[in-house]
Amino acid sequence: MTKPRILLVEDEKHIAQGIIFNLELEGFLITHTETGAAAMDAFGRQSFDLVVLDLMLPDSHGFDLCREMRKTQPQLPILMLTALGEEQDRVSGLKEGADDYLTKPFSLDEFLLRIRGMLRRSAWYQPSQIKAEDYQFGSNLIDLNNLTAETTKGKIRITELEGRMLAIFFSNEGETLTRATLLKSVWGMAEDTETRTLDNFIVRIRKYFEEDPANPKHFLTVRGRGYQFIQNPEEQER
Amino acid sequence: MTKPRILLVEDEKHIAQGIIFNLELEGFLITHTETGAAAMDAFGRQSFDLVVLDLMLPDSHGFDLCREMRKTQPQLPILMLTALGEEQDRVSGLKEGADDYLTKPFSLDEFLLRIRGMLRRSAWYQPSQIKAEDYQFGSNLIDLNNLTAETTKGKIRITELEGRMLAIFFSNEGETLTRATLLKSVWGMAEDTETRTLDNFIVRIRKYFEEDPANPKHFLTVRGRGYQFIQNPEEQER
DNA sequence: TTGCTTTGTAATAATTCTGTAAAAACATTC
DNA sequence: GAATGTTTTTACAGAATTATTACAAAGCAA
Repeated sequence: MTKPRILLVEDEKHIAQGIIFNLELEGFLITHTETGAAAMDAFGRQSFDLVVLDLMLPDSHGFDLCREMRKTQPQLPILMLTALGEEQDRVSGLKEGADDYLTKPFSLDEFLLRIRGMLRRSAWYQPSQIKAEDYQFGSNLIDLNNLTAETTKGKIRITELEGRMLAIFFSNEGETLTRATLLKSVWGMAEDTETRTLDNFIVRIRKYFEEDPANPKHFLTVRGRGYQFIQNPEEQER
Repeated sequence: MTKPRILLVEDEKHIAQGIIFNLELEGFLITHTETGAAAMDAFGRQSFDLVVLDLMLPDSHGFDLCREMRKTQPQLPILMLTALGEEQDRVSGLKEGADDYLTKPFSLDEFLLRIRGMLRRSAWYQPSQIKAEDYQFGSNLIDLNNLTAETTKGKIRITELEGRMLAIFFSNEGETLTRATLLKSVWGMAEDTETRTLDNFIVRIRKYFEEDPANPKHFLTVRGRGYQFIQNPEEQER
């Protein structure tokens, strides 16, 4: 088994030091950044198994990072560090998508225990109980909770990974997602892999949902960059 | 909405006092016992929405209580209080079925936050505690109180666990329930166990209630996610 | 147009999940 | 403590999904 990779976003140097030291001792691979910007950079570059996120950062608020990361990796475990007494923050934090939080100062024991717990839980395939609403585009209606969809061809069932991929597209409507991003988001794994798997999924999704799969209106190829999902192609015409 | 009822099992009087005071302030109804025996007594007598359980009790160990309570109410949220440093206890605690734990000494804020969180979460998968009278679907009529059912094969008797499972399905009609959720709500077990038990129950239930168990109409498999109960399958066909 | 790169597609292989039965383990009752 | 009923474990087959491979087609640049 490979070492779990953890992204630590924390600007207080001495705290970071302590955490890093102990996490490495536990056999984790740590990437440490002190600012939100650096964190997002690292986040885009590598893939992680877990994120430890301090709320108070010099250049940005942890919430924003959290939300941003969730967009492409909804299932990634995020542990938030909050200051004592900022209860409001913690509540909102959980709302924003943190999986757990810890109040500073915390005991190291406590911290490690939570990290391990989160990794364990996410490991055994947490079929992300996405609390997604139904999503509609063209003449399709997709239910990501039940993995079903109404299409012009009738009611169909989609698979787990197809669903995950759709979820990513839906929450990034209009944006071009690179292959790397998609691989990371949907497959959670190394982004450098050369594979046709992705394309095959796109093909299948087009078959399901496009009127004319050869001339997609919703799932567009952006050559050299990746793919893009458009909910309402109307106003794009010609 | 009625006040949530909480069972507090804690023998250190001053701690108990503080907790009681604050929980009542929050609008909870507290029942307090100092021993394991008294706790089980109260537990048998009333029903609670949540249990706060100290591990070190004069007459018994919290684990035993936890296990005992789980037997009859697998879905009941249990918050364990452990002494600082007893990491092993905490790990085992989660194994025994505690939903969360808190290390003494803890801040009150922290404590309240967790209580509220647990109650909120538990509301999710026990949508209606109502063990409905009779439930009807297809040509079956199930009586969950008496654990009997009328089927095309005549009157049959179902078991406790089968009944519990059916209850979960019935109160979540149309939703896909993950294996994890089912395990947790029916068996109360840690949601990371791998077992075929669940499948066997499904098989049995299909045998009881499906016209053609090999092509279920009501108890559907959602591959990669779990199972889904459909009361009226009419317009699904294709 | 040619040559190079990226994307689309199908066929096939590999992997993962589910269904099922049978045996083992527990629990209850008499 | 044997008999009975229930639940869990084990083992494996079959199904469904996902990954790989190989190559065709399309886009792009010179």
